[in-house]
Amino acid sequence: MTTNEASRPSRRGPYAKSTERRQAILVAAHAVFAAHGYRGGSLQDVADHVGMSQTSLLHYFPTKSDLLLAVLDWRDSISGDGTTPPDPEETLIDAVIRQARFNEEIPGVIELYTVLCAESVTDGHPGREFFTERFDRLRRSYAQRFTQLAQEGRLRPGVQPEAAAASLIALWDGIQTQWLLSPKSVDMAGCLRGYLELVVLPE
Amino acid sequence: MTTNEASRPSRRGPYAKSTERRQAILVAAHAVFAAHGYRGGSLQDVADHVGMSQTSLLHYFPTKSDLLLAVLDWRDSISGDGTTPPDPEETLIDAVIRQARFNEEIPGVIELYTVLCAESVTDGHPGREFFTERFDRLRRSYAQRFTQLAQEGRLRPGVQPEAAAASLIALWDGIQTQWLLSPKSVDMAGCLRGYLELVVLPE
DNA sequence: TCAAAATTCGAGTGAGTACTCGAATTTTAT
DNA sequence: ATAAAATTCGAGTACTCACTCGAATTTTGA
Repeated sequence: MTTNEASRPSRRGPYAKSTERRQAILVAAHAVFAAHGYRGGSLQDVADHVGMSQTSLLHYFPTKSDLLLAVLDWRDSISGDGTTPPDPEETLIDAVIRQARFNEEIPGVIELYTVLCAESVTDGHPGREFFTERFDRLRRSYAQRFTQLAQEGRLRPGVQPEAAAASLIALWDGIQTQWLLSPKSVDMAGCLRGYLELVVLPE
Repeated sequence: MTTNEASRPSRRGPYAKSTERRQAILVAAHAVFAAHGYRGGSLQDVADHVGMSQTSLLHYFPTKSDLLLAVLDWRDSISGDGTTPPDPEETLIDAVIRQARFNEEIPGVIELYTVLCAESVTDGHPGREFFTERFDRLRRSYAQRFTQLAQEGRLRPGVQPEAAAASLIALWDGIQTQWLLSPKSVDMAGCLRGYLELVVLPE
């Protein structure tokens, strides 16, 4: 009848500082994976950023892939994944533009997703399932919003909601890559607005 | 007055089989980099694919990054980079669809570009300049074609040629990523056609 | 207080990395 | 034919990698 589900003879929770420590590790790992990718980033590098030994790091995240998945979940949990807009009254186009500008301001977010997403298609990458499910979820979510717009007669005739959903996500990812390579030549928000104004009819 | 420009006292060209050997290395490296990325792929792995020693491989390509750049140039040289359509009479939309289908059929091409392009934004990646210039070139090329269409009155009003160029490229890259993760859920050619039919007016 | 659990880390381990060196072998121009 | 150059590769270098082990230290609940 302990606080935990299993009636183990003896168990205690983590220390008070433990959650902060884990968070500090996630922050550092986020930066390292964004700058070097998963394969290019090392646990030693992450540990150095935190100011702890590599061994201690492995106490919190037993393997490197555990750390990666934790970083991805953590990033989604604090920043939203675009699926759930905070304001249900907000226009789709406004929500997309707002999220695009928000990402632009937080260093490393776009790098992390762009680099890890593409890297995840390689053999045996631990992030593959995460990104596959993420795209599935996003496609369903946006398809639903486009379907709603279609029912209101506000989708340009001939545009299929599912195709528009996949296209919007693709456009978003692709323009982020171009922006990372030459930020001055690319207007992310403008590109997304241009597409949405093409697909969604005004008023 | 030797065949070479520099009047070195003694120089001989490579052996007859040398070009085949280099090509075999490029083929193997293409496969390895497509499957594991640049950082995840090893010279030993490439050498094993070719059936030669790692040391011999380094005789042809002195460093790993030399090999990467050679693979990228080689791929562009045999497959075209989308900039120069073989038939100048071909419609833009037809050319894009044809190239998309072509890429889909050759294993590893889409993997190579998608993985290496995103990886190239990481710190100190040797492919960064290649992809930056590639995007610059592609944007200019497509912007030119869209401008041409605009002059013919066949660009939807309100669409800017430069924005459409960046968007088309972004869409293409982004949809390839989704296709790699779940090929059955994504119709690459359909997605591109959908966008172009939205932007380019018929006839 | 005090013992059990959580945390920390130094010191490895074995495997893999890109790359070097020197020498043997193969090709080729003369 | 023969000598020089091109090619091959075994062996090794110095390094990094993720991860393990065992023991010391710190925190915590009772």
